[in-house]
Amino acid sequence: MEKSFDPRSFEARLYQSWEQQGYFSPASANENLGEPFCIQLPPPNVTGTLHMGHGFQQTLMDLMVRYQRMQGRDVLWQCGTDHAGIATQKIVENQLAAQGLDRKTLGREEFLKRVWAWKEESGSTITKQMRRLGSSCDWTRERFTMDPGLSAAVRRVFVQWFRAGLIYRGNRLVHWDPVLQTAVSDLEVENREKDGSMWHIRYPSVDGGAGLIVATTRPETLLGDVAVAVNPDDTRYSHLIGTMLQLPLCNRLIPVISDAYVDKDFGTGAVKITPAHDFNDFAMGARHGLTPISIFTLDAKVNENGPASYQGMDRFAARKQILADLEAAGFLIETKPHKLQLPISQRSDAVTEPMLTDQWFVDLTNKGRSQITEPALDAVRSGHIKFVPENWSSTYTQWLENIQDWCISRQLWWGHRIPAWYDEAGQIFVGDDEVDAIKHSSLTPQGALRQDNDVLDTWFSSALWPFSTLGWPHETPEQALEWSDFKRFLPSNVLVTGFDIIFFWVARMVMSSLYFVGRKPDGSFEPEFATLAQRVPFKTVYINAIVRDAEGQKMSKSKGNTLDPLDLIDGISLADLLEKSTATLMNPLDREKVEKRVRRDYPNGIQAVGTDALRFTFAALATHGRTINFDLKRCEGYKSFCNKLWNAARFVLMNCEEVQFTSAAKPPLASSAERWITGEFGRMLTEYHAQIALYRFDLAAQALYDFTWNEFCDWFLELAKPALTGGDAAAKFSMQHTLIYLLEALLRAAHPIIPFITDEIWHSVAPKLGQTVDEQTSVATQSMPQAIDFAHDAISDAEILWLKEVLLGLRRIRAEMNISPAKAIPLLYSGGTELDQSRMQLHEHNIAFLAKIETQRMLAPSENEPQSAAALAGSLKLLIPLASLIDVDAERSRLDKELVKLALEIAKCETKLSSDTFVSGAPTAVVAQERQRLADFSAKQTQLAAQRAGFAG
RNA sequence: GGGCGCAUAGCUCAGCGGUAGAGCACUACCUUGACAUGGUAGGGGUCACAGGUUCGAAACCUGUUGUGCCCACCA
Repeated sequence: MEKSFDPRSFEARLYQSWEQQGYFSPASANENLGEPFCIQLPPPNVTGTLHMGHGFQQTLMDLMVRYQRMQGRDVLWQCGTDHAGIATQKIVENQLAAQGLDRKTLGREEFLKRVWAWKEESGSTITKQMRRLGSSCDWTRERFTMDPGLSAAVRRVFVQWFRAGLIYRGNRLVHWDPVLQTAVSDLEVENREKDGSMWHIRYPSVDGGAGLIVATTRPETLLGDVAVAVNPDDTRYSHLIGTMLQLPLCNRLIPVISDAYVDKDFGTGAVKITPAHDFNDFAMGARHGLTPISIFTLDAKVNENGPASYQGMDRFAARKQILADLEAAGFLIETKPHKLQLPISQRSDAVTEPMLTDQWFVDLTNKGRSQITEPALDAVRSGHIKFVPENWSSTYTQWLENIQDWCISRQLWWGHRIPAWYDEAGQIFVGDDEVDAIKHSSLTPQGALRQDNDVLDTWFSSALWPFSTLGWPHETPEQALEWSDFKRFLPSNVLVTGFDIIFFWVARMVMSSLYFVGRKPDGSFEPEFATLAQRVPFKTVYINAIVRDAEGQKMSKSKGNTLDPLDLIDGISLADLLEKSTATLMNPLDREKVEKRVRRDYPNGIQAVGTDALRFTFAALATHGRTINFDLKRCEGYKSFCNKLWNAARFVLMNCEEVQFTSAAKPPLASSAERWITGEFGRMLTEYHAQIALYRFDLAAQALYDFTWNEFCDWFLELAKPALTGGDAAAKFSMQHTLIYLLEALLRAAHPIIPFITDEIWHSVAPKLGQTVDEQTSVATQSMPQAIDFAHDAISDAEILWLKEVLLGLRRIRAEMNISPAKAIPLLYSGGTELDQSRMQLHEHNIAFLAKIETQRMLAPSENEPQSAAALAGSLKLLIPLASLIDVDAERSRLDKELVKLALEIAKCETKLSSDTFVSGAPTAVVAQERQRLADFSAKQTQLAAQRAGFAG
């Protein structure tokens, strides 16, 4: 083994070998099948690149699947990518724009060719990056949401829901993105607070009276006003209800209506009603039988319904002009600053416009409520799906309780084209294809059919991911073969995802799975999927925290504070990092600021830490909070941990060169140190397994870290040294055996978190235990060590505890007396029980070796103690005679310091014990424990005080 | 307006009823034969605040303050 841990020297080679050996695929049907375990990867955008969120999520998933494989489960980690409609189409459109082209001149067919070409070219980027992370998903089953099979599933769902009356087409008000020129769902619209104005505008009465003053933040929509509403109880305006107003700037009369929705105390208490461009107004217009007037074209310019002078004007320009005209005409009464929530389309950053258009919807509120929405609520309420952390379930249920119908049509080209056709009379035919559509319709087509131009929301196909990836709906013979996997791996065990897509994705997977999984044509369910519990797509939803930068800022390319997981793995120079961080800034003016921060945070760029260190960091940060702040310092610390493990292995192997064991059976554990560390390992495993079961990967990682560094390396390897270098061949042989044996087990335990380094070392270690190991073998296929095989031994534990106390005491004396570690010193024992004395004899060699003691002996009862620095191990006093070594003043102040500490502890105990309420109220065990503490402290105090008395002055 | 979080050492965070913890940072000493990506020994906290429950609260309850996120139609 190399002296230093160098991940680059083995990571790529090992991954390639794992993949080639097929370690990531579940067992085939003729093998001995374990209990199935399945995780489905949230499919990343096919043209995306790996970011820290992916890295974090995938580390956790990989940790779980590797762990479960080693627990003997038959594991499927289903992977694939998403076509990501808008995002992907935009990338290609931008490329075209750079060449002076646009999709419309190219035509639909040619444009789609280009998108597919781009997908083929860049689609493997992210899957290659996933391999760098060590993700052990089954690449042989990789799927893409626009694969033929998945596309068939999409059509099937659409058609079935349509025929069941759960998908409908309607002319509704939707969120419209005027830049992308498509409808978007309410989830894709973000409200951002902006400083705006509230304008008060007079709408005079038709008879020339004062009329009403309305308050609005969108004066340009006045062109589409059909009424002014007031509260029915508002006595200021009751006389006007039912009268007509003259709409300013327009040659139109509109009525004053009354509606309880209007808040008397907000604004002027009078609201202009624009049903075609406001969701509330639309509802109110419907209540009052008012016909909406659309005033904008699809790119948000005033259309033919507006007065001629405004037609063709962009909505923001129109606002300016209308305000100017109102002012000129004396209708603008007041302008007040006002904070408003601007609806912004997530994909384009454009202000969306409510627009009346023909769109397709999934009914989730009428018939769909009982058939789709309610089951999805029940699955969580009844606990068939559990959220981790638990509180996310209320986020989920509250959203579903208030859900709206889902607008699923998008006016894009890249995606699943809606399987609906229109005849020349505008009649709708829905089916798998044109023929199927006609066959299943009661209508007779008039003239030629043309297919709907729109595509489905990307999330429509993502919603089917759990079952569409497993071959649903199993109609061809080829798909039918997958039916056994389908039954076997659904429901999957755990879904790992971010809270930001609970609504977009998680809820919709639940809805579609509960409806379609195992559903027969007659609407009943296959016996394997008869219950809700059997049809849920996953049993647990683990909501991972969002990764932020070290300062807690959201990572964003436009802010220039992202970290690329691969840059942590491979390292990056400062120059390259600067270049990368400033390449995609939203505001180029930030460049200087970003550069300054990068220079401050990464003065030397980023050193390569390797995949394992990054993975360990992710695991260690995986607390159940909402956010984790990614601190590079922490990552470097875990690289040191890898190095520590590497060197511990080197030490073990160097000391075992000449030995060879024939089996992996438990060694004889000749010494108390061996028995103690074995028990410690068992304790660690208990904790480790328990924490993984609770999804506390941070605590599991910590258990591993603590054991490896603080017990195995710091104590056991040190305790091993005297045996390895001493003359007792049998003791040495046993020690060698235990070292190899525990190291091998430790590597197996750690493998799920740090797969590369453990496998690399394991290849050198396992042969020592008689295992045949070659390039095709891997620790990944070994079994996970179990706590029950590493029992502890109380006597050895106590003995090693005692030995630690002795060594710690001696070290402290050395440190505080400033005695060079190189200097051998004499040691005298005084007092102590018989047990202390026997232990002292037993460990004489260890103590001499580990504390560099040149001579040691017990003082005879008759002998006087020489002036010494002292430490205590139980009631045994350890004395380092002063003679020329020790500074009397230093020892005096050291003793004083310790006595002060003791007095403090004793006072605390005494206060507690002198309280009647404590003694009578607390459990007897707690009281007894407190008494014991006091006794121990007092004894120690007595000893030290006596020692201190020897240094009078 | 609803909902959900968070506030513990300089920093990042565990702990969630019985002696305040880890990593990093800091101080001193040490290149000893696994590891200086190291070793040894240290310093550092009225656990945001105020009440309450309890023999006992960092932990449980209530409120306050600060802070973050999500949802929502106040024009």
